[in-house]
Amino acid sequence: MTDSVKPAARARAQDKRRRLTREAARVLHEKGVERTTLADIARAADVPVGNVYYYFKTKDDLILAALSEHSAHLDELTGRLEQLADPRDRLKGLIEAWVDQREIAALHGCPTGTLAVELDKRADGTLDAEAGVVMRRLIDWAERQFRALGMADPADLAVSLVSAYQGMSLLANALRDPELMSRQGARLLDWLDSLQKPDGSPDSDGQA
Amino acid sequence: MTDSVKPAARARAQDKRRRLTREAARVLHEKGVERTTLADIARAADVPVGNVYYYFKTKDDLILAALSEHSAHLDELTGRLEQLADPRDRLKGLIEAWVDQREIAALHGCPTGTLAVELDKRADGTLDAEAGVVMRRLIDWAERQFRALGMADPADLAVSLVSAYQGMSLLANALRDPELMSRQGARLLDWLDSLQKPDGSPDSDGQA
Amino acid sequence: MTDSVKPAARARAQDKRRRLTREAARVLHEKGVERTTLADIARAADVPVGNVYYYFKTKDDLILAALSEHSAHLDELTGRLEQLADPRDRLKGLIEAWVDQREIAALHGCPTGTLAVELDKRADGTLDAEAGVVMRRLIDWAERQFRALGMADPADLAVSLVSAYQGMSLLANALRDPELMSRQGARLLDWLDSLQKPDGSPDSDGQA
Amino acid sequence: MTDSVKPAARARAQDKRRRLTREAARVLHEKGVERTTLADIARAADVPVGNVYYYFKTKDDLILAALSEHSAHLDELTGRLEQLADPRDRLKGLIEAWVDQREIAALHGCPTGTLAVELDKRADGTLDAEAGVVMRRLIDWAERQFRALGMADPADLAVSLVSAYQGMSLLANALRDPELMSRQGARLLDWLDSLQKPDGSPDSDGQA
DNA sequence: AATGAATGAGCGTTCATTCAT
DNA sequence: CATGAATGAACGCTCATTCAT
Repeated sequence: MTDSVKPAARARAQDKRRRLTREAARVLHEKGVERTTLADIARAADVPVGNVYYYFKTKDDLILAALSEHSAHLDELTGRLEQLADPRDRLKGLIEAWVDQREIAALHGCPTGTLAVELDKRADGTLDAEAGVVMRRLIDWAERQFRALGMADPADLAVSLVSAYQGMSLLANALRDPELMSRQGARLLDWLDSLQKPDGSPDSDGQA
Repeated sequence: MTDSVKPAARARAQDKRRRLTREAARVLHEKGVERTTLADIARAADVPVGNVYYYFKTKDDLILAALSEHSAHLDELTGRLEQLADPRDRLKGLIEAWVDQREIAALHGCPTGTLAVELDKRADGTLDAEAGVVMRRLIDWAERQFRALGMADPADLAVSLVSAYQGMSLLANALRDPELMSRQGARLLDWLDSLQKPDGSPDSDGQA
Repeated sequence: MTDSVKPAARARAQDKRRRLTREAARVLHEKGVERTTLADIARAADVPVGNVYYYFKTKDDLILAALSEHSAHLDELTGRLEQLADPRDRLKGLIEAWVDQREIAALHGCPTGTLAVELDKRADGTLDAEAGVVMRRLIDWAERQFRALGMADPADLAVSLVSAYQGMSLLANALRDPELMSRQGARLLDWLDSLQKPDGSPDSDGQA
Repeated sequence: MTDSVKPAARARAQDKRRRLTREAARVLHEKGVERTTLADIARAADVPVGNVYYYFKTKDDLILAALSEHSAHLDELTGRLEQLADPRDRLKGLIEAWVDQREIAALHGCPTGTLAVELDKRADGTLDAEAGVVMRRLIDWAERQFRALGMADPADLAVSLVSAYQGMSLLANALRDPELMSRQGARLLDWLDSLQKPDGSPDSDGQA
């Protein structure tokens, strides 16, 4: 009786919150921020509309939750890639992960990228820049890999890489062509292989 | 009574249509498709709301008009670039034009690219793919330049180029950093210069 | 064709606006601000809900319109009373007008007074003090009459008079007893008669 | 097992009920009936929302509790005043108590008066007249004092007095001017002093 | 007795589109 | 051709109340 909150109820609640977050991420990606209604998300998560507000005070809160869901996916991916010793292999693994998602990308674009586009159209200063934060984290991770490889201008290289990803996702989506990502992914891998350190010193992993 | 429409009235009507198209292109770019109301466009064009429907039957028609406005801008640009003899110079001119637009891009992204993202989120098969058509035309133009240069895989090169543009526009927008476009533009120019024909035969302009 | 706006349409529109204002004043008085829905007012005015917003941008705008309706009624009353030569007669006329409204007052209280009570409960600084403005105008009018009568402390006397009215309206309403107003009104008339100028000089109308 | 309820639990329960009643009275006075949510009261009383329903079956029950809280305050005040020998002093004490509350009155009006206004707006026959009952009791008490003073029309005098209080509270609130109550309170005291018994017989306290 | 969670009806507001003139 | 006015479906959000434990 030390804990007055019933564990079962709490577990159920956490489950609902999880479901809402996950479905929000999915539906917002598919239908976009503006065309997704709270009822859409509630239905997808099998939660009554009125109850959504117990977990998320506003629609914006749900959007933020969806964004952090994507952010968490990214963390998981980079975390897995860091098990690879060679930073170049990590970057290649990143590109391969992108290409693996080509069907989804052709259907709905990059979740974070399209979210960024939609949120930026808001005149109010609410979530305008939130998606940018997630993108920044990916760029920073890539920069650390390029730096570990001893490349010149690692920051610009990182931007080039992520920029290429956003561009090819957008085009694959606009042209409804998943294989566009396969072809561009292959070119990106070639590009990675072609990159040389400024001097001839051997690569070293700077703990990235 | 053969010609019941007075020329002056027709001229005025054409003027209104022009203004509506131009303002639709501008406002839709700035505020996005879903957050722009017909009243917004009507107000910007100084046309009474009720009157908009005389020129455009639906909001979608206005979106199409905005899209063709962007398409026309693109035609104008490529037309001007084609006055240059060297296809490589044309492509460089394209990149420079992109970089020149960096402030706008950082504020609102690429007009066609962000439109493509928003329109794709529609489940109905109405305008989902329309923005892709405009993009396709740009890619095709670039492909003709690469082909004229005798490059291998001109189609993929063209996609790479446009993809790089869409990516850097999106990132400049998401990160609110116009100079990101300057830096990436410079890298693109270097990349263009580094491209070699497969053999040593001289460039030739394939009527682009 | 000089006037592109159809007069008939404008007349109809003005009519609707008038109806909405009048019904808003009535329904808000009867049901109170918080319990009155826009649908209530729309129904009373026989206007479709969606159309209300063509005339009033928010519910608060309708409340303001109702308030100015009450204010206009007050102006009309005081205007009529000013046709009387003796300021004391004017004040007596005011009291008689109050008593005449006793049935309404017993049912719903003073329109402005109850509005003031409800609006004050708002924490936001929107319409909190708007009803006070109308009340101030009545007090000021009464003060001018007392001053014209050469009374000492005309400002306090005016507050006493209006205060008595608000108090008896509230009690008649709370106790559901219209005759309470008759009895208190009679006492107020006696009180008016008992008031003496500080000196013995004759009354003079200072154009109130 | 005759007494299954532990005394400690009962004490705790009574405490919660007390806190809920007190906070209901306070918050309802400040924010009004319609703008106060159960969650507001629960939070103020530091009681979980769900638990409120154990003590009060409905929101209306809480409103009734708040009303009886105000009624109890009134009893306490009149009880204290009855320790004074002279009924006129008791009435003067009442007025002074009102003036002492001028800051609160200017902020939120008279608790019972504003409650009466709000409850009357209800069309359903639930609590419409409940606040009137509390007011009636105050009027009756005042009437007993006037009668004890041997005044003519003690009932009307009592209504006049309470009416003056309600009126000045409402005006002080609407005009956000606490000092209005000081000035009107002084006038009320003068008025009380000016009142004469119909004949010259001495005052007598009729057990009030 | 206690409480976090659930529920659904209802509200103010927006907006693309249509209509009457 | 032009336009003020009309319309209604839908959305985000609130809240008193109930429920399961």
